[in-house]
Amino acid sequence: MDLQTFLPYRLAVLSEQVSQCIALVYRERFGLSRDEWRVLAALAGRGTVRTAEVIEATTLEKMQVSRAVSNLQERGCVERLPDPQDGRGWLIRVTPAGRSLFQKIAPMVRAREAFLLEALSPQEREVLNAAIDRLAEQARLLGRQG
Amino acid sequence: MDLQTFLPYRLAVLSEQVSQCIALVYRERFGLSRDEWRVLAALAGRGTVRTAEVIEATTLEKMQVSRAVSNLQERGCVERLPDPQDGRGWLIRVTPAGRSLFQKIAPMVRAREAFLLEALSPQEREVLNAAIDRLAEQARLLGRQG
DNA sequence: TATTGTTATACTCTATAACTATA
DNA sequence: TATAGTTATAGAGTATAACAATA
Repeated sequence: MDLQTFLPYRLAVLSEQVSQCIALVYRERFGLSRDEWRVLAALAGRGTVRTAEVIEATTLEKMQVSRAVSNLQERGCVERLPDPQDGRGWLIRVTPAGRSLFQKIAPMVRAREAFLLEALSPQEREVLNAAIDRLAEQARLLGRQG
Repeated sequence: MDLQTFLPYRLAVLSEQVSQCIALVYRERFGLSRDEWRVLAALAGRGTVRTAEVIEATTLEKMQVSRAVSNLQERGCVERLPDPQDGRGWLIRVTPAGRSLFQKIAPMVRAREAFLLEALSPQEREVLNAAIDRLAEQARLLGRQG
């Protein structure tokens, strides 16, 4: 068995390389953790959302979201409003400051994504995207049964 | 910007899902860490190798390799021999016990990989593999300049 | 009783660098 | 003076579960 051709290893190495490239922007230049960046990105395009939606959109655990939101709130990037429909929950939304921060970061990370994708033809990008979805679905099936 | 279509995010989520599926085998059933698993897999197909080769084959840092090798050695899976060509280094090789352990794990993780790949046609697999190599190369270029 | 979100805690990983032995 | 590998240590991230408030 050759590690170099083993898909899970190849994906892990690639994903780490790519994540590093992106994290360089949001971490070094803007002092966000990965979780904070994800939450900010998930909120930026939306209005006011429940925590559950943030969890779903970021694939983070509830306590990771809780901490990321707290940190973003301290930093003035998001705000929490009581949820009138459920006294236990919150409605979360990005503030103007948060939106402004996101709008600084987004073009930079998008440019990096675009540079990565330059290596692929449009057809290859389509196959890649479809492959990611199908592999994720298979992994989900595999994970279910343990 | 939509996180769901952002390649770095998609790769991170997929890679984590896939890694979990594989880690379930080597961690839960055989008590290996990710690094130990990688080192064992890198050594299993080879003879006696220098530490530098293990570092290269696993994309781990030298101190991660050092610890993983120590742990595997305590467990009787690898042994270290002094390098006659360089008194500072070691030659590392898998023991019969280590090989036997690897031969228990390998078919199980390969079966999982095969299940994942069932979702893709041979052509799609080729495109995926080429895409991984090209994206990794682009990420390397991006990482270099910071 | 179950669920939402927070907090506590212990554990694992990671990153940096100091250190030794040798080159 | 540089390199191979080890060790130390501090910081970050992760996982579990306990917990308060509400449903």
